[in-house]
Amino acid sequence: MLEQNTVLGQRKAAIRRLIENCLYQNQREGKLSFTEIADFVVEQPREEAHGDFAANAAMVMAKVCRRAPRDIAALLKDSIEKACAAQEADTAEIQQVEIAGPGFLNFWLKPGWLGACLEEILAQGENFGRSNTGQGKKIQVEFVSANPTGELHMGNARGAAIGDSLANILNAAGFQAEREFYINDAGNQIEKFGLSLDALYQTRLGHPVPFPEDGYHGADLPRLIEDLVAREGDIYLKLPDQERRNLLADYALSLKITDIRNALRNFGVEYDVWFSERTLHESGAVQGIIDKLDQDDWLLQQDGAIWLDCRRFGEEKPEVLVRNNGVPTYFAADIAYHDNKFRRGFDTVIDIWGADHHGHVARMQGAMEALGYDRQRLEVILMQFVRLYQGGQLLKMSKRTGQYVTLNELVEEVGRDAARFFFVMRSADSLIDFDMDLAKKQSADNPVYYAQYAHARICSILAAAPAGVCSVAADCSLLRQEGEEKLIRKLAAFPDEVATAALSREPHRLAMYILDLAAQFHNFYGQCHCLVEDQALMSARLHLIQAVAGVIRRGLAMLGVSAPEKM
RNA sequence: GCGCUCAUAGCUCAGCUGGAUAGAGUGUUUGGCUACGAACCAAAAGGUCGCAGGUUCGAGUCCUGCUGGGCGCACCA
Repeated sequence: MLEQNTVLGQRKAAIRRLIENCLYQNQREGKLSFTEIADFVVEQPREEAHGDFAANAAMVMAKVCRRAPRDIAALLKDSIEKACAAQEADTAEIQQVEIAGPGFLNFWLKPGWLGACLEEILAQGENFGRSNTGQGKKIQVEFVSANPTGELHMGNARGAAIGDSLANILNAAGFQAEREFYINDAGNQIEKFGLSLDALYQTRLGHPVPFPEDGYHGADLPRLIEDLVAREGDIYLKLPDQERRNLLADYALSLKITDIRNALRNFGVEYDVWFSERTLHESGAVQGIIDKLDQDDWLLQQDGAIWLDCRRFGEEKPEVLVRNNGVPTYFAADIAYHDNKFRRGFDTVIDIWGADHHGHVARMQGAMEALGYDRQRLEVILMQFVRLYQGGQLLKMSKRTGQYVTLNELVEEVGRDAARFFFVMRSADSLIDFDMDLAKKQSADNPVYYAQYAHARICSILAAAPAGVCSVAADCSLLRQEGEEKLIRKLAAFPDEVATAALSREPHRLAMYILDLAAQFHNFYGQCHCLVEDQALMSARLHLIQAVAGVIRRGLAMLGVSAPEKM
């Protein structure tokens, strides 16, 4: 990845330019021979003994130049030192260069550069953490999109935490991200839903009807019917069966969608768009997509059904788009839906799906290719399952059996902050075992409190500080203790961490970063006292911790987690 | 059977897309509140990165095979 336009990124970029110039110069002087500079990395080494920044340029150039890495490093070191002595561009902050290990170039910057970083950070204020990495590209994140026939469960909670945080992170990194919920309000499921409701309705009114075999057993449906009967009695009984089912389904759907919206809102998630599958059928978009695919000769007729020939984009077998009864499949609607997304101008579309849908990924991307889109523009984040345990026993999670822990229960039992952090701190591809009893007992151990505690601690120090100290600029170059420098380094990495999390679509990186920063702060707290006699030093330290608090607060906010001033 | 995915400390997990001596939390052991919040800090101990090959200056990370867990392979969504 190339350097971002950030506090650290600018410094890395300067070192990169310097190295590139030195490479070319050696080429001109005939000391090195290459046609192209290989892609090398400028990074902050893990070990501080390896300097402030390190570059592997000599190693990656070894092959191209047909020279030993350390020979190249020696040439580069020499050129860099000459450039520094001549005060050429990009050398202003460089103090020293060393060759280390297999051929790393380790750079030490002049003392005080970290203070300068902190001053830049403070100057950026609330904007620190943001970057232009995304260059304003439009990205859509579609997540949860649970069937509106049931309640939201733990898997949905995980998707919500990841999707919402990802959208926040993308926005902070300079993308224009939109959140979308796809409402599956059409098709087979809804038919069954109507049948289930109708059975409950008629039975409640004294006309026992057997409950459909694969109907919905959600505990909330009888209550919903009870409300309807209490309000409107038996007026729907007289209607034709199909019409009554549709009415009951529509009635229940609108209530359930409201419930879902409220549950997600309660979890800190607000969508930009709620997109109805039904509109795709009613507008003719589904038929339109089938016609287009037919025109471009992607379709097959067999057994009275219409198939998409997925073999042409590398899949094993064709897939049905229109059943032999004339009803389009979910796949057909989904193709039309994604076509619609791209028509709305998104550069990239990210879907967050459960791991059970992985077989659908390549087909869907292939279908986009068939429509003439670059398949890379559809990205799918596959989330592994949340397995539900109770007292050490695995529970079977299913909407149909009605046995699950709902999102609302989760928020109620462990709290929104703990719940969101619990999900967003793990990478999407780890399988999670969740035990509600354990979660309740252990919610106080949730790492989120570690970060929140650091924030609250800072707030109380700032509250105890003499008035006005933070409103005048401080001399941050006074911060030269180990704990202070480490803290500034960590702080400075924030925008790059956000950018990396955005580009890799991995919000858990940000959670890890915040915990690291909090740890670094707690360590600093043990080493350095803020409210000291020396006014200049006190001011510098207060500015430092103020910046830390800001980063923790904004970082947590991206994860949908609050940063209380007291706990 | 075919495919996707995961395997890292006793347990739960990171590991910056191939870099230098693999890191946190938790648990165990030990030390630290008469200074800004002990929901904290410091230290010790804990590893054949599932196994076997391969690619190269260099592999937890990439490729192949194997073992084991999860999930798919519908005219369901």
